[in-house]
Amino acid sequence: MFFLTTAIDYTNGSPHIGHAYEKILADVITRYRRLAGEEVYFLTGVDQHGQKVQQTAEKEGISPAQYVKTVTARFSALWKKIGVEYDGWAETTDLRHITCVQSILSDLHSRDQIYKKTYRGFYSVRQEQFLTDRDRDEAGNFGTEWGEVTEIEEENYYFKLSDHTPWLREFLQKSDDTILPAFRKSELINALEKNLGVDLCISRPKERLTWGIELPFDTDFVTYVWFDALINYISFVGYTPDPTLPDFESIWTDRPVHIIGKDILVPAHGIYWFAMLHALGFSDEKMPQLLVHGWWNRSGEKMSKSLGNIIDPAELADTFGSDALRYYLVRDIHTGKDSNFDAERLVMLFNTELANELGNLCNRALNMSVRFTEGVITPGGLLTADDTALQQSLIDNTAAYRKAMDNHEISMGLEALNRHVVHCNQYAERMKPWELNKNVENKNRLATVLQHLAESVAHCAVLLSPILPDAAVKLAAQLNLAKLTDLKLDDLKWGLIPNGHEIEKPFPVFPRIEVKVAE
RNA sequence: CGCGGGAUGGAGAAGUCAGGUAUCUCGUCAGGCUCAUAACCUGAAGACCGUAGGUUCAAAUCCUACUCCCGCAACCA
Repeated sequence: MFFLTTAIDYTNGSPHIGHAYEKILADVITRYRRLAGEEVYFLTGVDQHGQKVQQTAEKEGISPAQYVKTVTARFSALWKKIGVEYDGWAETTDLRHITCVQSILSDLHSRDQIYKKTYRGFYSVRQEQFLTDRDRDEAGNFGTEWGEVTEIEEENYYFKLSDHTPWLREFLQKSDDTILPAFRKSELINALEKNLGVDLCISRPKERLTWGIELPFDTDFVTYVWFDALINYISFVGYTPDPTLPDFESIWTDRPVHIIGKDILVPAHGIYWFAMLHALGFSDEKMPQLLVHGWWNRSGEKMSKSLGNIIDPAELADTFGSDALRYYLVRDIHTGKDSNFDAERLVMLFNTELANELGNLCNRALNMSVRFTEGVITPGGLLTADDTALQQSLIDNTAAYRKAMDNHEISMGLEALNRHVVHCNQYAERMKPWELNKNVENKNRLATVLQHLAESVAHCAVLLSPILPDAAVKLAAQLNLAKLTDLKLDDLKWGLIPNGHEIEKPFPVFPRIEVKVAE
């Protein structure tokens, strides 16, 4: 089983383009692996607990539960709108999750992996948080934004992270495929070196935070962030067995892939989560791989609420369509790196690669078949060098596509697909089927050329299906081959269209976007 | 000496780990085609690959130094 997860989104605001990117990436990878014949389980969801949610809910005068429900609905509505289809949905207020978290906490507590300790530090009453040296200004004082700052003592529970960091360091150093892309690994190892002897605070006293999961062994505390959110990756696939959840052993068969943003690699996933799994007894062979993606920036700057340059993905989907948005978000970024969000490029890429190249290829090819051969596809006569070159291009580019997609490099997979489309357009230009049609003697040759184009469209529809499933269905419908979308990658051999098959009159699958981009 | 990422034709990127004629998309210019979504195809101009050194027969790629940009508190993928 290929088990894929995303980070769970914090329900303290509306979804933005980064949330959408991560989920689309996961959705595309899920669909691709299924196309490759693998069994896949895709889990995503929302992180609903914590101080920020509690504060925002109070500000709005509603209960945290009510607030979280509203925000969660916005997320799930967006996933529906942009075609993100998951098998499991994680909400951290779910009773099944709470049960699992508490059972893990009890277990670790009973094995002395969790202990109580007094912490002394500077506390901001206004912000309701402890301050660190990082919060000091240049003069070494805490600024007025913190309000009254007092030094207080507080008891809390700690996880013995330090028991596991030596193992983790060794594990990461010898593993080349745990952190993807590889260039993120050094950052993680550096951070680890600095934290070798440090343990992790995992609780908050209830006077400060009530919106969380109660510690089973001390009801004056709730658990804070890590032992809540991260555990979703196992709680929602039945780590604590539950009839309404999948069987854990059949989901977590080897190494799952967690798709996360670069901000939560260090320390959350790269250190805490691995250490937690190790404490729970997961072997090296069962440790997750982290696929770390970059950011969508705005003119080279980070997108943030404070800069006011947030982009609403739902709005984009309404304006340009879900296809254009999905295509752009996996096409114009290299997995792991940052990219600049640019609505003009979104329109440009849709119009050139989908409308002009692939869409138009489909349209011109099928239209000629309808007009010149009554829509009937037949292999025609002997193959020429041009025909075999086209078939070879399909083989080569399908291989390149698979290689790129296996490495989660969606943009390069699409490049390979486009290379074949361009090859087909060049082929059409050289073969000139519209000329061949002028003389009946060329009937066989004409049939061969049109068959090569139609066959190519069929292959392209399948290859495109992980990225744009709806469009793939439309392409298959035009070919009058609905079962095309049930094929697996290994079925992609020359001859998908049976001899004598009749196709439909085409219509543009990707109508050009003529919207003027505001700004 | 904090950590990491980046600097490649007008714009955006790939290529850098495993050195060997500089790649792709958009844009610009000139031509062609007419089956097609004013789509498609061909050709051209345009980059001494951030700077300065070094290694090498050969450097965007390896080494050294430097300059500039972006992240690393919060919102947050």
